[in-house]
Amino acid sequence: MSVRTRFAPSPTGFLHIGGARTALYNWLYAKHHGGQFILRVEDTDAERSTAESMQVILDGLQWLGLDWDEGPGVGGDFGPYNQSERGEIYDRYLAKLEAGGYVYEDDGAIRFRVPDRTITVNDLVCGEVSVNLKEQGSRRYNTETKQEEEANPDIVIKRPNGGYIFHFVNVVDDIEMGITHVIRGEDHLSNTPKHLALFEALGATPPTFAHIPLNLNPNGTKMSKRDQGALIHEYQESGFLPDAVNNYMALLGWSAKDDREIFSMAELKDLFDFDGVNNSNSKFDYDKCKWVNGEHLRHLSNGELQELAGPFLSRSGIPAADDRVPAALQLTRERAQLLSEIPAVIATIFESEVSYDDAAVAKVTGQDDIQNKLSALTAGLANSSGWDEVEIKAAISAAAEGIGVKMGALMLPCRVGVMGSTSGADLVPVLVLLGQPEVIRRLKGFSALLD
RNA sequence: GACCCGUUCGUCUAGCGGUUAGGACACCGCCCUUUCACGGCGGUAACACGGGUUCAAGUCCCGUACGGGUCGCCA
Repeated sequence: MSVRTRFAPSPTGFLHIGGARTALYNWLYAKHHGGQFILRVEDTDAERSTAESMQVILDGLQWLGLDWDEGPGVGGDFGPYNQSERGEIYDRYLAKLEAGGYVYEDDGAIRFRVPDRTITVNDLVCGEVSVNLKEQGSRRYNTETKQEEEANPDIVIKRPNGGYIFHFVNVVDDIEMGITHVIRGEDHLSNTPKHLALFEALGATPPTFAHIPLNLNPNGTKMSKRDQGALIHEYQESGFLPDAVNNYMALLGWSAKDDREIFSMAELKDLFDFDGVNNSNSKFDYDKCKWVNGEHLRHLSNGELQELAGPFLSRSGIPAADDRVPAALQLTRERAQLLSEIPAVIATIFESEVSYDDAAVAKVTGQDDIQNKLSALTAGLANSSGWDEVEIKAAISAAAEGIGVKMGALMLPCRVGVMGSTSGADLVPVLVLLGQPEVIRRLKGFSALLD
């Protein structure tokens, strides 16, 4: 039987890292085994579900490249894929429970009678977990009063208003859609015995369960929308690459068990399995996520880099059509971790006036004989017959020799004079791109500034 | 509070009875170098605690502590 996994988001907010990571593991597992990944929308709560939220989630999954074989927009043999449209199916399954005497009415709602015995979940990640629902459910913790109260252990599966409830529809759809592996966050582990009881009452063989550890924020508490790195659409805006985000998410709870950490999606698909999934929660580390992105950035082809950096360049006023852009981008590869950091590295090439960094200027001003160095440099470059990297280096070297200093002594003044900063792209290639007249103009301007 | 799950450097992790406890991010130092990066080399840094089992325990068992989760007519 072919593996069928599903991601079942509830469209009540953004796509956050935890959900995306769950989707990724489902996707990877299905693809690894040549199976199908299904997207199902759990929108039974009409009050909280919104179309906007659904769109954000769909966009996020699409951006990550986690394409679904069945679900919204692509259809499939087991639709509809929105639970809000599956009422008839649920009615049919409810009738089964009624026929079996498993349910009863309570104040207009329908409750499922939980069995009074130990139910054992056999989980791919957590192992065997046993619980007695009757015992567990017969007391409820009141968060207001901090007291335990008597409670009805039987679970509500249908509201008085006719709407069905998560536990029931989740199980029915997993049966109906032929889901073979339920991969979800560990927050659902405690719900699983309920689901198992439902599968049994419906006469269905339950799928295999895998409850993956949760991703927490750096404080060790639940990720909230406000935590850095929590929302997928923000990764896109910050200049992350989809595959880098996937790579990092995969690493949060899974390991290839060798020392590799940078993987393409194809490699991930190839390597992912549950023996590599660990069972303790992890804390999100934004720095490492950025590092992973930097690694992916460096592996990009020239064409990919240009295409992906384009929006970020134009956003910061660098004309994408400028024919110096492709060459300039090559200078940014090792100096940026995020696409959004790229413009700053090369911005000076495209600006008509140099914006001088005070600290950088101070560093140069403090040097001995700075005006002499600058004029030698300027003259040397002005007299250079050609303007490629070799000739420029030769010109600077000769200028240095002329005034009895080492070439290195002229490089920093040159960099600050031309680029305004001590950091940024490689100096000589920048001089090439800027052109001889502009370089001379900037150096003269800098010399005047220092006077 | 009850129940469930977990606990290796600050963080992500490898380890599946015998290891100088390995790697990565971050941090520090050195090298390379025209700056900044990249890269290279090196460093600081971990088995939560207490009992067992065993010739031998980070690895197995039991407690404790701590963390997380669940306890909705939310999903």
